[in-house]
Amino acid sequence: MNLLFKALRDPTRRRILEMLKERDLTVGEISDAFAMTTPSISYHLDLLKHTQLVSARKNGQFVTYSLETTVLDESLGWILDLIKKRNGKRK
Amino acid sequence: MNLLFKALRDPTRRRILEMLKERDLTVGEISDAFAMTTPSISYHLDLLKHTQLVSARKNGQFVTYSLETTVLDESLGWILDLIKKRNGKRK
DNA sequence: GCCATATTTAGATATTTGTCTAATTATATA
DNA sequence: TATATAATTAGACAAATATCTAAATATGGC
Repeated sequence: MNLLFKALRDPTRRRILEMLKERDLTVGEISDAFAMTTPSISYHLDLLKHTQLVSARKNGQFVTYSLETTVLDESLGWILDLIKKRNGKRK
Repeated sequence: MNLLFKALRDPTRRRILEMLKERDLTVGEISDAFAMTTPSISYHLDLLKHTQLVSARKNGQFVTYSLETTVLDESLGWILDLIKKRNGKRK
């Protein structure tokens, strides 16, 4: 939970997730979309991977990243619960 | 969006929101629940207020905080969109 | 086997963040 | 009006974070 919100806190990482929502991408493709060095992107990808928001597979020299949404359910549940109980109380 | 995820990133702030989900609370009541000074709690409450995740009203010497869930819809939408489009793609 | 390309790792650094103590402001009450 | 209580503001500081450059580690093709 803590890791998840930490991962989502950074704008670069959120944009990476949005990109991966459309299709799987290599590090180079992702890196090209940012005014930032490849090592910096690599750092963000590593963090996202540890959070299980993305997965990586190697194709020759390339590494392709995919979005993984399972872990997002957790955050969704947390937020929904906050909204739900509150509205219940207001009745 | 950035502010919102920033606010949700901190465990203390998340716990404050969970407490306010149950009922409105004064600063003192919130502060009592943490092993942390009141100024620190005040700092977190201020940040939550700026994000519009809570509102504050003054009752004499006391300030009572309430949960505000409207702004959460935004984050919910963002996360849902990530999950939705991805599942669509997998079909 | 050597060179080029893709990516990651290491190390340095500036900025942001969460916390504290001390001081201030506002309100209640004796 | 003086004192106590509730909360915020100011300032200092250590830890976490995002970024960079330089170096290392694959892998592919000649």
